[in-house]
Amino acid sequence: MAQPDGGSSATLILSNALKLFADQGYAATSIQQIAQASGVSKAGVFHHYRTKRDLYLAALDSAQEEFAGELEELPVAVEPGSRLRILMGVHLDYVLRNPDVARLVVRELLRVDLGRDERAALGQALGRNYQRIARALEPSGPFAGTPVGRTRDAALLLLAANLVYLLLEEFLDDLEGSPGRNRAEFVRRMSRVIFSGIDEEGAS
Amino acid sequence: MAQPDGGSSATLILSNALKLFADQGYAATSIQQIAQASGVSKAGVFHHYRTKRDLYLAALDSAQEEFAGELEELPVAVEPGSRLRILMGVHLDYVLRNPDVARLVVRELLRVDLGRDERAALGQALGRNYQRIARALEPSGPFAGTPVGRTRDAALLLLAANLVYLLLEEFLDDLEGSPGRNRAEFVRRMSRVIFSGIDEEGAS
DNA sequence: AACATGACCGGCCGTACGGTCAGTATCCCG
DNA sequence: CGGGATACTGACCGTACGGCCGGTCATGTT
Repeated sequence: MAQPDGGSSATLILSNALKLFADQGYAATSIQQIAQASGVSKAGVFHHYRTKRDLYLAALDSAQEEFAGELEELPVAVEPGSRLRILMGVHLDYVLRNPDVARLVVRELLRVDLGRDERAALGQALGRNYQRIARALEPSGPFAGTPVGRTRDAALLLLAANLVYLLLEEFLDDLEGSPGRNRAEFVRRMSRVIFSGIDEEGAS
Repeated sequence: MAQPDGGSSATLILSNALKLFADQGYAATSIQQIAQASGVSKAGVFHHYRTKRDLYLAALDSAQEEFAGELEELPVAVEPGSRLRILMGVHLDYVLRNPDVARLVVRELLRVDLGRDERAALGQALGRNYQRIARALEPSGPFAGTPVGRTRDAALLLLAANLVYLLLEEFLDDLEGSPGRNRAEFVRRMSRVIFSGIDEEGAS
């Protein structure tokens, strides 16, 4: 039952499916590919997952679970500007460490034929993440002077910026005047604008 | 040669292909569907476009051309904060008026098997749009006090926020504390944060 | 009238897909 | 040492796909 490489066949298949679905999309990914990547036959995949759709949904589930962890150890309260920057950096690192998950979610968001249930599940997963970030940003101290809505907006912008980084990573260096694909620099500049805006002459 | 509905068969096929590719992705869209939507037979589609890939590339081309227009009539110089807001609103309206185009671009960004040429073309198209917005935001007057890099960052955030709106539109109302899917409200709140940041107690 | 061209169709082909099934090897529990 | 469950395979099936081909019809030219 135990594989030499990471986990049982079932979980191996699941993680390979996740990656392939994220890279190529549902329709473009064949069971054959998943089987081959996992070192089993096509029928072997169907032994663990009844249909392709089942496998996809399982991969989606595992992705959403994975989206949870590790944001919990928040940066302890520091100077508010740094706090935003650190949080943004932590989130971006997480996203880039699990790019498959994020890309699969984006693929789901692009779909136009979502069923009621799928849509609801997706909405909840999104909500959880958004709330997690928003709360981590909230005036548990520092931002006390700021209305709550404003920090929610900042959370949305944080997510948006990091999503753009994920999507545009390989193009950022070619965008004239952009922060480039240096992660720290990107986070530094974006978080600074979100925190301070652009309407002021600030020191470097 | 002239169809009753918009344009020749070829352009009809092209626009239907664009929509279907954007909605379902390349692999999930069949020539059959495109043909049916366009009121011709499958062979008719192949008469105008040699292969499915050709049709796809043609659709992509037309999309990128379409991404150009209309941002040209910029809002004339007004109070800087409003300028950012207006520009953001114009851009969001444009994106939502041509959602297929934007979604196709996102789909391209998700692809992992881009060829050199395709990648270069995509990068250029992205660059053009980014520069267009960045320049529209630039200190042709109002933002004179702000370093150029900062306005570029603002342009990136503007794009990011609008992209998120496109992707999350139907979920925004369920995100507690978010601006919701009211477009004007979304633009108002996001542009305010980009312009002023969150680190200050502002009036409503 | 003769001909050429381009738009378009029905029907066909080979392939690759999702999924099934009967069978085999391996292991665990009595 | 059985015997049932589980993990898996190779061969197979029906279907839908991209693409091709021969032909038809309308139009324009000489």
